[in-house]
Amino acid sequence: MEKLQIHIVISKELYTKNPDSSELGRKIICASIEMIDTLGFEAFTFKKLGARIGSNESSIYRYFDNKHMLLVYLINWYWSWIEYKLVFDTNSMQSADNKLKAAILLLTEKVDVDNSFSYINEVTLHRIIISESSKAYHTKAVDIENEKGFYKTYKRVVQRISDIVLEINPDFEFPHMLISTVIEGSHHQRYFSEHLPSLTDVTKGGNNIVRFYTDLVFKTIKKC
Amino acid sequence: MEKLQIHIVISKELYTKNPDSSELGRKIICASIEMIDTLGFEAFTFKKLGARIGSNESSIYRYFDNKHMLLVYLINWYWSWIEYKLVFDTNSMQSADNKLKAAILLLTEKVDVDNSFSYINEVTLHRIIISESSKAYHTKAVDIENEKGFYKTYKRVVQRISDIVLEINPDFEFPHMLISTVIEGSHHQRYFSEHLPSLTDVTKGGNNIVRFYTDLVFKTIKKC
DNA sequence: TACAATATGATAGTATTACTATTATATTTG
DNA sequence: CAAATATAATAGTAATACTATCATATTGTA
Repeated sequence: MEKLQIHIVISKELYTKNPDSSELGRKIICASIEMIDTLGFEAFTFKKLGARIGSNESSIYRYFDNKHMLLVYLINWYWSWIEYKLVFDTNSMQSADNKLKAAILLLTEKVDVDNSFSYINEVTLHRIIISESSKAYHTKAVDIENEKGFYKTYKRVVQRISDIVLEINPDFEFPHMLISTVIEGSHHQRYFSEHLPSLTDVTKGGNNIVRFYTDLVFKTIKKC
Repeated sequence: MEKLQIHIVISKELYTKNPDSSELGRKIICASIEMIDTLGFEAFTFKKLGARIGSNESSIYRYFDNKHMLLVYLINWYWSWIEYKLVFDTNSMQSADNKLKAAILLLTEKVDVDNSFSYINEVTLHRIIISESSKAYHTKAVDIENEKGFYKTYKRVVQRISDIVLEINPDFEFPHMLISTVIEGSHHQRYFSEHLPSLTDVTKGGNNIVRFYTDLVFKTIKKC
């Protein structure tokens, strides 16, 4: 039986030429994920990427204006993918409590299975999100880029889960703050658990991250 | 009456030549804070800094190997300053609850008074911490740098406040995760409130950040 | 005061980055 | 098969992130 193939569509503002539309474009995405993960975003360049995929630097510039745009593209792909999984996972659920639990699990758990969305390695991409994604919005151009819709998939995921929080407690004042705290927080905790363990309370596997944030969220939104 | 002057001492691993030991060094620190704030860390260079303070690029390299080291220095100065304020503020307090409240306030409030520690503008430095500090540890060299003590003042502050949490509830499993979540979270929320407001729940002034995290912490550590 | 040590400044030079522009050569499509 | 489009190759520019050298101040000490 053929595997169900879902296709994640990225909006046009986020690329110069759609990388999903050609062999070269897909190679750019696939190899850039590998390279940003191993080299780090600062040391990653289009020249090195070109050399790696046996292509020319100038050809890559036809897909993305610069490596920042490529990172923004990857981040949007990631959040679109999370949004898809969120809707899929919570679709059939009745209770808002269960929906929120599933959402927190999705946000905070380690991605360790590559679902093989064709050419994108989600495990590696998740590591990039953890280590590099804050660099995408910690830039002087953030306001202009926000207007252009560079962060909209992230914002959409936060909105969806905030709505679930309000289903549980309509009086809770800070649903967006809570959810963005969980997202950024869990990324930091995963990074710290590998590199700065004294900023966390890790046991092997780091699975207490899910438990910590689940507990924190439900205690925080509970009416007292 | 003369104002009490406290001097923040930064350990030797964090500079090549101590910027606090000369006029030029102090100008480097003072002007770099201004420039990183206005230009952003990426566009900030030693050449521009030299031009600004009427000094030569090569002279600045005698104090710091590169701009990354300068950023690490500023971050350590900030956390040493916070540690000093933390100890000072909570010293006379009896109840652990009050100590924790004071600590959360210190971590999450907006710095809006420049206490004029000589040549360092703490208001501007706080903005840099919010916008740029995660770039200091999101680097491929993080493990080596951690061994060299580049992040120790940050870790020390987290440790101190975690200890207060454990005073209140000795059974709480995740004090370090909780405190580092509050620190990173409040920085993100302040940044989002200015640039990506739909990720927060801001009212004017953004003072609900303090209230949100205070509430979150006390609810999370409470025994149920 | 003189001399030495140290700090700073000026200049030059290198490899790399982050592009832009142009032209040639494939490949696809009508 | 011609036309359109995509990719490759090459060259070039300005800026970055340094390193090295040498000259000139400034300061500290015998």
